[in-house]
Amino acid sequence: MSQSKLQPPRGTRDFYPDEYRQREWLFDHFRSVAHQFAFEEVDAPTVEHAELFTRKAGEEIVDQLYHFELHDRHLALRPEMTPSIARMVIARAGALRMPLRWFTVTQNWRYERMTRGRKREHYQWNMDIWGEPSVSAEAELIAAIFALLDAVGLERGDVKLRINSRALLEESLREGVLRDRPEAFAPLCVAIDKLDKIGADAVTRQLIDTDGAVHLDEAAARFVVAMLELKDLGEAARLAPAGSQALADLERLFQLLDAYGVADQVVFDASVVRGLAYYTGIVFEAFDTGGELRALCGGGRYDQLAETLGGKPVPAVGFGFGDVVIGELLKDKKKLPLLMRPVDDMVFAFGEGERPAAIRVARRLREAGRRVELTLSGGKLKRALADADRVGAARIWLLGPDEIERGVARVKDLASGRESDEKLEDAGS
RNA sequence: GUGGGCGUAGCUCAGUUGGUUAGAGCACCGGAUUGUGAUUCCGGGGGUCGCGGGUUCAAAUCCCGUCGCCCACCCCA
Repeated sequence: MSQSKLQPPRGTRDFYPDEYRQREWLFDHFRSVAHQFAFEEVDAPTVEHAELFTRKAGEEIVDQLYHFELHDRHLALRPEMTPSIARMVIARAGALRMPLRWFTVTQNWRYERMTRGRKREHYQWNMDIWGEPSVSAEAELIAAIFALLDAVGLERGDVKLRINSRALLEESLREGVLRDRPEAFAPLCVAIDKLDKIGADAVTRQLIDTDGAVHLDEAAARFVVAMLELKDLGEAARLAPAGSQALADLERLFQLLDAYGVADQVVFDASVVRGLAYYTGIVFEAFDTGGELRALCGGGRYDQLAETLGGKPVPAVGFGFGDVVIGELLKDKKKLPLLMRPVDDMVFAFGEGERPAAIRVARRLREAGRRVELTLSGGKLKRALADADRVGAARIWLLGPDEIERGVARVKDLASGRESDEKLEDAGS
């Protein structure tokens, strides 16, 4: 028992310095890309009213929710960021200038069974655009995803993004089964989401099943499954209803992505529907081309979420991008850097008599913006040099009785090995 | 949840049909003459062999249980 308490709970992670630096390296790229696209960072509480998540999501996600009752409040750790963002947007909808470009880098929680790339506690980069109905928003977000993949050093072709439109499917069914029962669309998406797992025949049977929530007739079910197997926008165009807005949106999106220079890395894939209930339009997921891992990120348009949560309707698009799967992919591709503790200057006093002078040198250097390690007790010069070498410091400042007497420090440039005397009061200038 | 594999030093692992004080590499610490980095050489510390029970004269090794990790499936996104 005491043994197990030394380990973090299942599915959570400790971040030792090496791993923490890698995490921050990734987060820096998240933030830097978001800033390139002129997005603003926001945050919200880690703990929310459980109701914020249970309302829309249904029972499975309730089971995955870290939740608890405290003083008659039912609270939950956020499993994803979108509901919190929606809450913030709704609360100030009248005062916000649309379209909003917001991003977050947050810790999220889901009590799920663990597999490679899936943990119970993970970090997620989220980018959302609120108040923009056109697919120019989707294009901008997808471009940001590729900008991130480039920034972390992945090659073109390492990752493919698959795009579909829930609206396209919905339109095609509007004149049929969905005319009388529009509520059947959500369970229909849930059923077809399983295509990869259980195959086309099994999905068809589920769609026909008269005890199920969908129960299409056989012709309609075959039509749906046929649509899912389309891998080509041209074929989809032939099956879509005349004058389809969803098809026009998809075509426009691919045009825009071409202008962003990422057209070769995106494909239309009618089987992508995403699991979350609130998506209404374009949906997309990025995968490693090798097919080894789970989705790197996913997102889509959720124009009705604000309304569902009790606000005025605001169109919105967003994606979530987790830290775990990209971490696995970077590891596989050997692109995860091994980062050193950052030190610019080391300051070494030979004896305690020189310490006050060493402290003053360190102060001056720190005030000049340099990252300075001051050796804390005597120690050996050899060890200080080895440490300075290991962390890649540029210089080491040596202060002994002789130097103090002359009012200088012996400064060694660690790359060249050259040494010179610097006046103590010139340190940092 | 089901099935399989694996838990030995900080890390990666070896350890014979059960047999004396459980090993290697890397890492860490010290030394190779006073205050100079790498390599090399020499030396050193560090292990309740995941945990608990059982079999046995004797268990890292065999058996049972348990916890943890990995893989596959199931489930889910």
